[in-house]
Amino acid sequence: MTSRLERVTEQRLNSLKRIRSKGVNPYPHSYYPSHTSADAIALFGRQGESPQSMSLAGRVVARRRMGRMAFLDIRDGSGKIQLCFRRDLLGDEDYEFLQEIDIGDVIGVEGKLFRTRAGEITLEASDFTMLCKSLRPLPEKWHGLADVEKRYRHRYLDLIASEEARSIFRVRSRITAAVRSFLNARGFVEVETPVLQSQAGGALARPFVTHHNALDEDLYLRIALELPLKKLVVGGFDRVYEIGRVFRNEGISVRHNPEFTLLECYQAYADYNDMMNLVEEMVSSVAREITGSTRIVCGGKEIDLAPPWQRRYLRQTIKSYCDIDFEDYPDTASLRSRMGEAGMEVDAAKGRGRLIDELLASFVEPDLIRPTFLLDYPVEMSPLAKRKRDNERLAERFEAFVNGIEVANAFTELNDPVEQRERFQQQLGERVGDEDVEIADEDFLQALEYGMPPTGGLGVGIDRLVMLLTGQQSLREVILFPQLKAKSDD
RNA sequence: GGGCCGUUAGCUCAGUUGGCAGAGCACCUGACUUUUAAUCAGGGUGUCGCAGGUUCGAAUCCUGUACGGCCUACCA
Repeated sequence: MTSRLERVTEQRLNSLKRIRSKGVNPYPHSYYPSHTSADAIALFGRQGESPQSMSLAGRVVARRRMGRMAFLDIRDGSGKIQLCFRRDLLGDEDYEFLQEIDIGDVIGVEGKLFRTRAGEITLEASDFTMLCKSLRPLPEKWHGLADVEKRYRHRYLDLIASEEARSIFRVRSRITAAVRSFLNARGFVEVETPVLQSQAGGALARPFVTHHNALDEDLYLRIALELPLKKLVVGGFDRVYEIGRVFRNEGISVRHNPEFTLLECYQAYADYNDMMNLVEEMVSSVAREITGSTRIVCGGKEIDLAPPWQRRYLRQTIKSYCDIDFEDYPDTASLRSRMGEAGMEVDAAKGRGRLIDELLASFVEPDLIRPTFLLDYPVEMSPLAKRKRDNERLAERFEAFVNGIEVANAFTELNDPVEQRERFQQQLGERVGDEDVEIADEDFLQALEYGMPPTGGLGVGIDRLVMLLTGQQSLREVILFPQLKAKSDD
């Protein structure tokens, strides 16, 4: 801490002492405002601007003192409202006590609304209460907090200073609520499954490892929700979903955070076609509920999320972009050499599935701006998906892309327990280098042996969906506390 | 992991050719009963990210390093 900050803090600690010496508790236990600022203003309008006694509470964000009269702005969860304090109404003692209220303090205030000469609806205070003394100066009122690192590390300051930040996280809450009500209305049951698992299955990613002391066992933080949810389908939950945090020990970027929120839902007796309909309906109806329209603006581009979304086959799409038909290269070696011919630097630790993924990521994905389903992925990229009815080399799987970002991944779930066991084996056999592979979960296989009905499954990255619907270009803008490297000072 | 850029007062930012560390907001004192980025008069201010180096002299030039941002590579 440097001296200016120290001095402000010292002044405020002195103010605290003065407050206490007057027998006032600067940190009382509760306060019950009769209205929020937004409700109060709306009510005043509805009642023909007739004054009515009420109480409000919020953080002081501005102060304009003018001798025997002062204006303060407070902000609560609903918005901002101006307060007016007059010496002649409050009396000398209370008006003097106003000196102890600084910008940043939280106060409660009682009074009646009126409209100022400038036309602003304002509460004329008849009494006020210190609810919390603040010891630190807030960010500058006009420019706010511009330092991106400080915005993420001290998100509360960002929220105090930035209406846009407040708005994004309120919208995020409405989005998850809308997704839940969409699924609940269709008979899906929301469940919670373990974050700590003895094996991290359901996706291909490096897990975080931790240790349970009492059991003396290593445990993994989940990388997907898939396997437990499919066990629940076996258990008779025909429509089930979870919105949960998953953890992947991989790179951080504007599109990746080590922990992120995943929606997975499973519908018995459905296939990936049904999941396509479900996801396009869900995303477009959530968008309509949140923004009032299916048209969104992202990175300067207008995108219409209304169904039906474009449907294209992965194989033909990749071929159209880079003239490589992966069906012509049935093994890793031949595909790798073809990609080498095309001038691509190919990582020797990648299997055929990863190579195809690379073709997709580098040639196709950035161009998939309008909502698009890419259909039918090679079986080896999709160990938990059922083979296509007319092509055993492909799986009934799709990924949905909007604005160049993958937002959903779904398949017709593989429910043949013998084939599932083989696919896990095959994954291990074809493993190249230290590539991540799908891990066989014995209890999952047993569950399939008891019998899982034909099922469609869908995964949606909620953070990315929020990015899309709020027009943000970075995942960190939609995650309250994004992962940053630890910093020892401040 | 690689490349580029940034880091100066609580906040937002200037800082010229290497020559006393600056402004606005905020803060303190005073004036002010309709202000609202209030206004007016006055006041105080810093680990120039950190560590070295060059120099009579470094916020400024050089080296290293930490953190962050963007691009890139991998993953959703």
